[in-house]
Amino acid sequence: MKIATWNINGIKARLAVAPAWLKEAEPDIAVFQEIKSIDENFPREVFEELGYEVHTHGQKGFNGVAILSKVPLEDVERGLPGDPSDEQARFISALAPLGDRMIRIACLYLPNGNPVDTEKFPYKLAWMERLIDWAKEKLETEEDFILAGDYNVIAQPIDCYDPAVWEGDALCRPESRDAFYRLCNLGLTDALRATSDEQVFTFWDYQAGAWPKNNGIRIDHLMMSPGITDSLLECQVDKHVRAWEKPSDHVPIWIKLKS
DNA sequence: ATGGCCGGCGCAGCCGGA
Repeated sequence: MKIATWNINGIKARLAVAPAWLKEAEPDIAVFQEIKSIDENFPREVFEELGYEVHTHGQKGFNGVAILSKVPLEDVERGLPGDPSDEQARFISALAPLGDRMIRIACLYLPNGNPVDTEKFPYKLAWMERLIDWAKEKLETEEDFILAGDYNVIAQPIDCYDPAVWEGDALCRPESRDAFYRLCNLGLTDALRATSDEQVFTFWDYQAGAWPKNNGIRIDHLMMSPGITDSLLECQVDKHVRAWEKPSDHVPIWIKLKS
C-alpha cells in the first residue's frame, strides 16, 4: 500500500503535473492540500479516469483538501472538529483497508500562522490543539491512522536550509514546535525521520531562486499512529517533481506499508 | 550586487501563501 501527500497549490493550475505524477508514482491513496477550488469545480473526471475515487472538502479561492483512492474508502469525514465557527476547509479523512483491517487516512492543511502579530498565529495554535484532541480521541478508540499533509511546522533545525532566516517565523516559533512535539509525543511516528537522518526538503519557495539554491524546508509530513509503525517499509520524497514545468512549490512525499 | 513568484479572482490589481 502506497500513500502519498502533496500540497498541489491549486488544482486547476496543476492539471498537467498532477496526473503526470500520479501515473508515474502510482500511489494507492493520494491526499492533496490547497486545491483552491469548491467541490463542484474540482476536475474529478481527470482523476477518476486514472482509477481513483475522489473526495473533496473545498472552499472558494483558498485552502481545500482532497483524498484520491484506488481502494474503496468508507466513512469520509470533512472538517476538523472542535470549532463550529471555523469555515476554513483544511481537513478531510476516510477509512481505508490495510490488509484485514481498516485504518483512517487523514489529510490536513495546517494554518501557516504568519504574520505572528496578527490573529493568524493564535488561529494556527488553536487549530493545532484541535488536531491534538482529534489524535487523542482516535488513540482512545484504538482507530489507527495516518495524519498526512502540510503541517506548516519546521520541526528541527535540520529541516531548514538556514534556521537563522526562519527565526521568529510562525513555522518554527517555539509555540508551534511545542504543539507539534506534543502531537508526536502521543506516540506518533514521523515516517521520514523513522527511515532517514538526512536533510530532506519538501518545499522550495517560488521566490528568490530558492529551488536552484536548494533553499528548502521540510514541512510536509506523514505521521503514523502506533499500530501502523511496524508496517512501514519505506518513505521517500519525489524531489524531481519540483523541476517539472509549472510545478507546485511543494513536492509529494509518500510511504509504503506492508499489505 | 541585488533581487528575483505564483494562484485565484476576474479582467486590475490585490490577497494569500511560506
